[in-house]
Amino acid sequence: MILLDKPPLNDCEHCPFKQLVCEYISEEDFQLLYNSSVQLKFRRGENILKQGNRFTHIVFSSKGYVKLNYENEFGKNLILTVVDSPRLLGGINVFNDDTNMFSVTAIDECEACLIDINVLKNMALKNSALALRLLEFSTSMFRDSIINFISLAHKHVNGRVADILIYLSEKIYKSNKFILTLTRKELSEFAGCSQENIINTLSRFHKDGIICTNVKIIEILDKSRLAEISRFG
Amino acid sequence: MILLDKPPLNDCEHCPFKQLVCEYISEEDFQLLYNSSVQLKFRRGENILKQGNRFTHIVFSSKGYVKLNYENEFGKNLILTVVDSPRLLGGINVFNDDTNMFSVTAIDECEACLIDINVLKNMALKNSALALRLLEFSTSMFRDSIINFISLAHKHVNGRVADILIYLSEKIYKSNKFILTLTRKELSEFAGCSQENIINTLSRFHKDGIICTNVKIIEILDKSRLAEISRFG
DNA sequence: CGCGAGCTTGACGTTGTTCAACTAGAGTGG
DNA sequence: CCACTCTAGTTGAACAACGTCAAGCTCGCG
Repeated sequence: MILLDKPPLNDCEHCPFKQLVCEYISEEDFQLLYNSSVQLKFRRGENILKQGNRFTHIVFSSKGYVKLNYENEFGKNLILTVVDSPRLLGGINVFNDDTNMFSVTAIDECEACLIDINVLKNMALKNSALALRLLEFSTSMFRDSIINFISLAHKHVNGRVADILIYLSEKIYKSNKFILTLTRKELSEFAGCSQENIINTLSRFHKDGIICTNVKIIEILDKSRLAEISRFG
Repeated sequence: MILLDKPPLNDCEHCPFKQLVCEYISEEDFQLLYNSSVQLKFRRGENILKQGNRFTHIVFSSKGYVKLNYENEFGKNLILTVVDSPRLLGGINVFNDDTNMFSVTAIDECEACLIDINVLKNMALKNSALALRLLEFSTSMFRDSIINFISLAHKHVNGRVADILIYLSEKIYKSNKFILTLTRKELSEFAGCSQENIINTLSRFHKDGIICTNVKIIEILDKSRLAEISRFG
């Protein structure tokens, strides 16, 4: 984790957080947020938010991919979802609870802007348009988690892996051919199965001509067949 | 589903929705909400909100138990969570999307108050304290879903059933002995397994003296052992 | 060159699903 | 009052899915 030099205030004009979330706040208020914020850079594997910690900052990720992961008492990990930038993280429970339900970890080189939660909260209390904007933003990835939740609950590993591949291709890497920034172990934590099962499933898909894998490079060859596997579980 | 006579306005003084959610709105505004609302009674099995429908109303359940269930394209059901009253339903995506991600179904005799979403939304846009209150309320059950999600993802059926029994006993029926308002089929949709598996697991717990079951009556005899099964999955 | 992390494969036992048969209780109509 | 039927619950056996373990592979890096 590296503390970056804060970009000059007028650089923020191009920032989606400024453009979208702060659409309805005054320049003066934005200046306040700017002053309370820190710019950070994370390497792959570094925790951006740590499960169980009190949160003092809301995170706006401007670059890179992150995973939302939950660790149980035996150190077993589960990935709730993977998201790209820009995104508002720290999420759904910002105004509800004061500890992180799960960790947010970089799976890529990431840059993020940490904004003091109290400054933002006070602003939202005076500005309902901002409050609703924050609500919209912080819940978008909740939908993704629910989709994965449903997939886990009543599909076999074939269907779950198909779901994950489609999700990564469409929503995260935005291409049929992508360089995976997750390990096989992490994929297994996403699909809720063993690493070996992931590997076997991927190589089965490869043999059947549905995808083409070369360790980190994955190309989806037959999307309609993948969608069918997803449907039939 | 039966349309009830609307209780007189001053009955609402005792209503938790009025007391908690509407703490910061004027009598005048509350009158507006009151006028846009409908009182309904539901029998077991009746849909309160239907997955895929546009939502026009937010639901405040005042009495009874409900399940949040998701139906996939092959008619296979999954119960995301079960909650008691009073509760704000229709939930997390109220301001994000305009269709229900899942159904809400009565598993008991239920009474609910349906409030016009546009009236409430406009009010929240002018009143940020209300907006934040709504956010808090509508996200509380999201936490429960996540807990179940995690349980499903890396526990075997034994652990999941233990989780569900503890959850129902502590959060829903609020007693070690309760009359189950879910069928075995519904329990299996909650645990993400087959009905037979639920039955076998329950009778195994019964034989081991952990619980005592007589079809609909369930008593938890050895909670610490149940908690242990939950932990070791 | 050798080490280690991540990846891959196959064998084997466990867990869970499916199917078919059976039981118990509630409701219905002669 | 007794079939009849319908629904929910239960049991066991056969079979498929999945996890675990052990062994070996590959590639990047010191």
